[in-house]
Amino acid sequence: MSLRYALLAILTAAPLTGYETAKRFEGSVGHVWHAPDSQIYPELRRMETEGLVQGREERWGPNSTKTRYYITAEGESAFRGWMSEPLRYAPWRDVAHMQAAYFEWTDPDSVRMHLQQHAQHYEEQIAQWSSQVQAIESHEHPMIAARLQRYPAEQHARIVAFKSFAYEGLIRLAQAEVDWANSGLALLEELEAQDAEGAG
Amino acid sequence: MSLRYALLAILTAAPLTGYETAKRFEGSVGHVWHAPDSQIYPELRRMETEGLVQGREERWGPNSTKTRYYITAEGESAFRGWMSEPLRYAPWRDVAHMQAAYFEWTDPDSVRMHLQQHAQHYEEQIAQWSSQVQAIESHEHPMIAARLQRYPAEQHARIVAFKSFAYEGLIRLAQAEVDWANSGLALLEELEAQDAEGAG
DNA sequence: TCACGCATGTAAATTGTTACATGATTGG
DNA sequence: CCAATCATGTAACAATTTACATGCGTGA
Repeated sequence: MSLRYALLAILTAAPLTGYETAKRFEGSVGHVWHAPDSQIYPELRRMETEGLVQGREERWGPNSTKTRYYITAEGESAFRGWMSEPLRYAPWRDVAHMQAAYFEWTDPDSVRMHLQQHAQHYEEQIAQWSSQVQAIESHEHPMIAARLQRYPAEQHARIVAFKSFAYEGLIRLAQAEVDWANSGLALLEELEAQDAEGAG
Repeated sequence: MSLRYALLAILTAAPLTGYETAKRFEGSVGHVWHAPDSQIYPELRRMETEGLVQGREERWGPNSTKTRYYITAEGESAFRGWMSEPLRYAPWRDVAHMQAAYFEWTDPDSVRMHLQQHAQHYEEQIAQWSSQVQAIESHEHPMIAARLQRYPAEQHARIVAFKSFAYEGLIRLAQAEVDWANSGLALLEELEAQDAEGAG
């Protein structure tokens, strides 16, 4: 169900074709929510039958058309409704931490590899999200630029502030993951030192 | 696929019936991984047909039996194989942060409510996970007690260390969520102060 | 004309959620 | 004997992933 609201969210900034939408889900919005095109096209059509968006045919070259989807008043109100409702927190599901709980089942080198990979993965995320924050705050971000054009100037500050805030939260999480992985590497060394002591 | 490895993981500590397994997924393991019984019973049977576990009928009262599942050598080796392989990191999907990015679509009171709820939710998680860490380190945790009995004393330190470590990672994440929510409440006050200034 | 990007899907499989359904055992 | 817990499922639906499939447009 959240895919639907993710779609409504980006369509509040600008009307998009299915293809453009899918691209957004690889790039900017894709940092917060991911969906493959095979899920996006049918969902947009379903949303059209429910009146949340309206698709308008556009010429594309001499022999083709493409469909651009516009959010409707009904769609905006559905989005607003979702925004004001409390979230239901889904039960936790975290493979990396589950796996870490059973690290005694693999050798120290493999544990090290896992933890290094974990740190690296989240460092990359931090880099990506940080560059998003920069692009948002400088208004260079294409979706932000499109959005600011659509909404009155007195709202610009909050629009930018909330988007930055969302990404900063993700950065905090990723940093916690990196710190955790590093503390795990330290723990590993400690355990190996103890083993050496016990053996020697 | 991870459900399967979660099941193998807890069966390395002790053989369990489907019911007991489901209970573990509500309680201790459920803090790291969740699954409803309707998913667990069929999965255990599927795993049996694949030779990863073996179900043995046990008397239960005068007229009934129950099935207790034992991990097989094949199951252990499958688990070990999974443990040594690098993780595939799933694309990010985070409703709370996605919603936060669009907070301008709802009123400040609703934003405050969301952020307070967020902080409260993760504070509860921290409390739960902290008590898990305590129970693990004191060996009072039933699964840990069962596990330590099954494995030689020289492994006890790492078994306990890794389980604590896993939970500590979750606590770090939850703390990052709480901090983020609180920084959001501060941001909200700032924005409201600015609005008041602009209006007055 | 050829490669790359734009555009739009279908199909199958897997995974997860929600609701319903049933009956035995055990302890008070 | 009654409630709580133990035990085991089915069915329907919803969401997601993966793989396959097709064809036009545009610029070099």
